[in-house]
Amino acid sequence: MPSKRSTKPRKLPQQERSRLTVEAILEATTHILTEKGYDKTNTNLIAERAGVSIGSLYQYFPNKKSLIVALREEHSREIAELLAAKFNHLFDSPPEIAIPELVKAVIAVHAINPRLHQVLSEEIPYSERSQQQMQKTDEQITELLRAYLERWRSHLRPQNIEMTIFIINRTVESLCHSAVIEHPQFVNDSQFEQEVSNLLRSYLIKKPD
Amino acid sequence: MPSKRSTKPRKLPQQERSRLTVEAILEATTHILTEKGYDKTNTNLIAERAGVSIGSLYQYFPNKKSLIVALREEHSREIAELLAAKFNHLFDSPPEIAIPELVKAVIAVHAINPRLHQVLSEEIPYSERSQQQMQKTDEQITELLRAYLERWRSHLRPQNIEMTIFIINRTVESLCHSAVIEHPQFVNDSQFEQEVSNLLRSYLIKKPD
DNA sequence: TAATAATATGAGCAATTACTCGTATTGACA
DNA sequence: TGTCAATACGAGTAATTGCTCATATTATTA
Repeated sequence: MPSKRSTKPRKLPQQERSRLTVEAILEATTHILTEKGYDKTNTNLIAERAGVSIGSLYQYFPNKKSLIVALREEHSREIAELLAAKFNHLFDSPPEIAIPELVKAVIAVHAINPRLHQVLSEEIPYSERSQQQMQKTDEQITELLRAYLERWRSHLRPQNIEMTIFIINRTVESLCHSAVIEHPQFVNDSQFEQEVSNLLRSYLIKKPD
Repeated sequence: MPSKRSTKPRKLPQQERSRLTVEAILEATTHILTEKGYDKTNTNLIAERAGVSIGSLYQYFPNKKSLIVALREEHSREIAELLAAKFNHLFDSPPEIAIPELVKAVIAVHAINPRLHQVLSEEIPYSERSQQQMQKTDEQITELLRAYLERWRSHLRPQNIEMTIFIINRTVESLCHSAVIEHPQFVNDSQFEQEVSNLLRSYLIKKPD
């Protein structure tokens, strides 16, 4: 069980059939992971479920962790892309408008595969590469937030932008995350969406005095 | 590697020396866990670090998970007790006063052993018993919050108390958790404390209109 | 002090599992 | 059609590790 190996892909698929193999492996990883949890997931099982030999698995993934890393990267990319699109669209909209839209979007992302999201974030020891990846995504989101907050600075009460970014980032992330797992009924509850928006609005928006 | 065993203690220590043994084992578990992370922690190593034979370890802990469960229980109990004391003390204080006090307390709890807290919450697959335990603690905290929110209901804006409990509970928990890990400098930064308090205050407290 | 209960020991077993490698098959391309 | 590269295969290995059990030591009690 060596542990300090690179988690970069060993070999890139070039033909169509191997692309399908890689896809099947990742699908199987997702399935087993969400079904059984991390500690009952093993590479032989993944290969079997993917309908692929264990040897093939190790042609494209140098070790077990690299499977997780691949899933996390996929996941991070999706989130970052979605948020980038939203911010791009909402950049010139005032916080009153933008906040509920963003909250709605984040809830939707978390609702796609809550169980996978839960396992990835709560059950799996972070490898270095995976942490780097998370950090990269986090920085992207931070940049988006910073740009927006600076654009609307004069409307906002908190002045320490770095701290504000941290606070709202973590708050929204954790509320949406916990909600889809602990209170699935909140996902389509507009009141929840509204309350989270209220939380942010009342904190961020400067009141006339 | 059987996995569906009870995680209840196998045998309760009766003499002083075995109490010390149990203590040493838990101390060692904490140490190894925070030092090496979950996936490099094994029971043989724990026993060695505790200066105790592996056989002794299994006299008091029926399996590896029960070690984690014991640590989580300890941790949960500490937090619940501290919050209970705080709420008891602050029950008749208005939110303006109580919120910053509570925030400060939660930060302090998280600052005790951030690394352990991180490993316990981010790296370890939850067992059933451990989940039950967490849930029990969560319910205790929920009760404290509910009592307080109802006591001050007329001063508060949100009317859906259950949802409010969920929101502020998760918000404070996650902000304090992330802060001690990602921004240790926040721990003694009164501005951070203040901003988290502001977040709650502006959300919770009814404004005169 | 003898008998019994509590506690401690650690060699080693049994099971799991990440991963290798020699071989077979399939596709590209001349 | 022949050659070579890409891909697939899967039995087997090596290492880890959770845990047992037969035995030894220490405390308690009658």
